[in-house]
Amino acid sequence: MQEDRPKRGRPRSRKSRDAILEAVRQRLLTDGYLRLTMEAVAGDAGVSKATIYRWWKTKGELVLEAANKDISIGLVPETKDPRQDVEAAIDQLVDTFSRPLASIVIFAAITTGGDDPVMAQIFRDKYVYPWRVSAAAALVRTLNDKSADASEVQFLLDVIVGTVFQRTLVLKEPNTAGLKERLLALVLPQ
Amino acid sequence: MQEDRPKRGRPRSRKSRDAILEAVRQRLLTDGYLRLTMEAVAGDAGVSKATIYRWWKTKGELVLEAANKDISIGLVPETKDPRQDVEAAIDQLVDTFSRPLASIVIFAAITTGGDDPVMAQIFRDKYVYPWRVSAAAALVRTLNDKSADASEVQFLLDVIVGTVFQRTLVLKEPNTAGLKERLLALVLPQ
DNA sequence: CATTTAAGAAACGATGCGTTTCGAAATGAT
DNA sequence: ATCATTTCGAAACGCATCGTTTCTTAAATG
Repeated sequence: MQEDRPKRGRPRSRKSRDAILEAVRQRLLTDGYLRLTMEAVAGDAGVSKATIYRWWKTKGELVLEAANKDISIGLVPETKDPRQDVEAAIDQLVDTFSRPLASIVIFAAITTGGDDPVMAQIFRDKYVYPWRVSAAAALVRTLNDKSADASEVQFLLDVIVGTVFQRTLVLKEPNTAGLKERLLALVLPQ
Repeated sequence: MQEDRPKRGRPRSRKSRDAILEAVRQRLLTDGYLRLTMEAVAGDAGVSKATIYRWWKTKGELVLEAANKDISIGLVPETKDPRQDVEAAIDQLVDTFSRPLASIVIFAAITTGGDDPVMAQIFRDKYVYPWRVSAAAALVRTLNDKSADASEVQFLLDVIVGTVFQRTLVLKEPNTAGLKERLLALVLPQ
């Protein structure tokens, strides 16, 4: 979390900041989210615990910022071929969920909702919601003449997200061959 | 975990056992899995911590036994109408995931896989796998003349489970009206 | 009554939390 | 150059929870 930079005083150490975020990424990959401790991160980064808490309020905030690039799924494109856009949406999902760091952090963000509601909310608002809106729009474009009921669109989105989530994050199945084609044929038949 | 009952000595207190399991259920509902502590359970049950650890090795084991009835999904029936069996399977999923205690424990069992692999394995072997086999069989029965590719059946199962999981446990959407009909129409069209 | 097993109470060392205190370093303002 | 401000690393704090251990008492069998 970036605060306003003060005009006077010792400036924030970019070196320490980078070392902290890199230590978080390494610890996530080796220990996972739950086993990641602030003390270990501070030790790895050669930094005081107080420095970490000075800039990040919670472990969730810290982890989301450390993994920011990996978990940024982007938006669904809007080309002339809406079916191709839906295909791209599924691709984005599979690709993002397949990144090692992203799978750990996304799983954590979803599953620690009760324990760290702030992390869950940042994750939804910043990463999930914009993509979901653009994906819903792509679905609507493919169904414009048919029964494009709003709740049906949301249902199809849940099918897509739920299935990819199930395969890649719950079952941790690394082989995603054919997944995109099957999903596309299922939600957009013909 | 039931051990062999010894032939001599003071018998295990059923009263304490019941009080512990009931305290676990209450704590799960009010505090959730992560915030549930063994000390709180011991306190609520009027029992020593040593007694809990005497009979359950881990928190995961204890929680699974305390919620056993709630998370037992059973098996998919095998009637003369296979389509009706698949419908029943979806019903079982939605009903089970909608129980307050079950939603908490199932979520925990799935998401603490890295932190408590024993809990995850017991959950899969005892609760998930048998149901999944019977559900796959029901799907095969409905597709027997068509292309009942094995991996296609697994894919359809992931669609069903993933979608219900997404709606009920991730999005925590209590309203499941229309979910069953839509899923059935999606995976078994016509 | 002797043996055996379980129960409850209490304490242990470890670990991690989030915070505080302290003195030193690095910058802008005067 | 001096001062005010801000960050830094180091160290320690009290707290919670963990899983275990010790000790004494209770309740069953032979």
